[in-house]
Amino acid sequence: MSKKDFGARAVGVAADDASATILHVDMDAFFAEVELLDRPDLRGKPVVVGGASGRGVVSSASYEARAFGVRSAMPIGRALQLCPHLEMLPGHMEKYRAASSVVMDIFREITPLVEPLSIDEAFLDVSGATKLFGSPTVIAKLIRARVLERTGLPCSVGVAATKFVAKLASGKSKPNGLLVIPAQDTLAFLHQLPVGAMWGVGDATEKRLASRGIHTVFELAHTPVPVLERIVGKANAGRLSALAWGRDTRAVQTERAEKSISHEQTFFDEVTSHADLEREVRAQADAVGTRLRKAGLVASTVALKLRWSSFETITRQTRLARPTDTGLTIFKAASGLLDEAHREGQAVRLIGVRADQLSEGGEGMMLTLWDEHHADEWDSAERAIDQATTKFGRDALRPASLLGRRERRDRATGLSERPNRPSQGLD
DNA sequence: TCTGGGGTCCTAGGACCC
DNA sequence: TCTGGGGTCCTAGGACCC
Repeated sequence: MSKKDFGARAVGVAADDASATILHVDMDAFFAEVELLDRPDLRGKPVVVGGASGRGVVSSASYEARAFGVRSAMPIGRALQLCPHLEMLPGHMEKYRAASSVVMDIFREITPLVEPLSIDEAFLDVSGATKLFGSPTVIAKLIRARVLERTGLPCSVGVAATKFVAKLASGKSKPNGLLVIPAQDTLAFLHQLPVGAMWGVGDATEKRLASRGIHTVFELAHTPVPVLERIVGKANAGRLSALAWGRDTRAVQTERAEKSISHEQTFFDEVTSHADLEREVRAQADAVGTRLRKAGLVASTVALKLRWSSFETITRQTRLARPTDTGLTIFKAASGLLDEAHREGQAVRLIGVRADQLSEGGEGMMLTLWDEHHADEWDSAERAIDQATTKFGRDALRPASLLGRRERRDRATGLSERPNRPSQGLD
């Protein structure tokens, strides 16, 4: 599922890989391959996951489908036009998450330095694993074999001295390939690529660069940074120029803090009723709140996203008086934004709620338990927080996931012993 | 062809303060 | 009286990634 399809299938393995200790492992056509495990009858046929319901796009396309020009993010109508006998399968995120977790665990058998980039790809720093397992090339082969053996899924691996080059190498080796770029070959490899292959160069940037005559990474590398700044902006210019010269000092990072949590929904038919939109916002706010509490996070700002039938998209955001992790507070903020942005009768294609400016903490963690027992009583939820913290002290602020099993049971019992209506009960 | 859902990062402009 | 400049915070929009 890498961005660009280079066409070539490279399985080149260099002799000198000692300096190339970063691996990028990328599952091939991940969702489609997972579905094929349950549908062996479809193997060898053009298959996509996604688009099964109404207005959809392709989430993942088998290589047989790609041969027709079908790509990820392509509207399903377009895909069917390119390949009328395309097999379309509905997606099952739980299955993909489970397969992903097996794959990531295989990586961690090799090294603790694993950085998952998304559900189907990760960087590995194997510099400390070579004594145990062999050269990076040997490790890459081992990983490919283990992943296939334990999951039945193919993957591609890029091996290089930096993350950026390793990622490009895995893309170039697809599908089901392995490509090693020894440090001394980095520039020769990079400079022949089209600029669009670079990480961070999408359609818009590619067009802007092309209009200035910059088509390859070689040409990009030889463009003075001040000139580049005028084309792609200050931050992008410095980064792209460095990458074009193979300079990438980013280390493999095992932990990354979440910056936002959001839910959004595109309607099958446009919605014009303000009340209907408010109901959807309510459900999304609750879902966001639940995820915040599970993560032990609070949000300082709430954003509402609206897409009109013209596909024009607006966002409105507001800063909260104090950080929150409760669905009710998020809902109040988001519905206020909705009141300002939407007039009754105006057709809305998509609506979404996002919690931003996250930090650790959380007054409402106790509500993770509360969710399970009193899901219908949200209006009393905020009071319940205050009352629970009064009752149990600061300890009530600990996330339920950190509590021991017995403690959790006692606490749940403590809550459920009280009458169901918190307005009468917890007090 | 008629465009998903989940994210990250950057830019630009206005408010506000000193 | 009709006018500076820098720093910081906040909001909106957009590019990009999978």
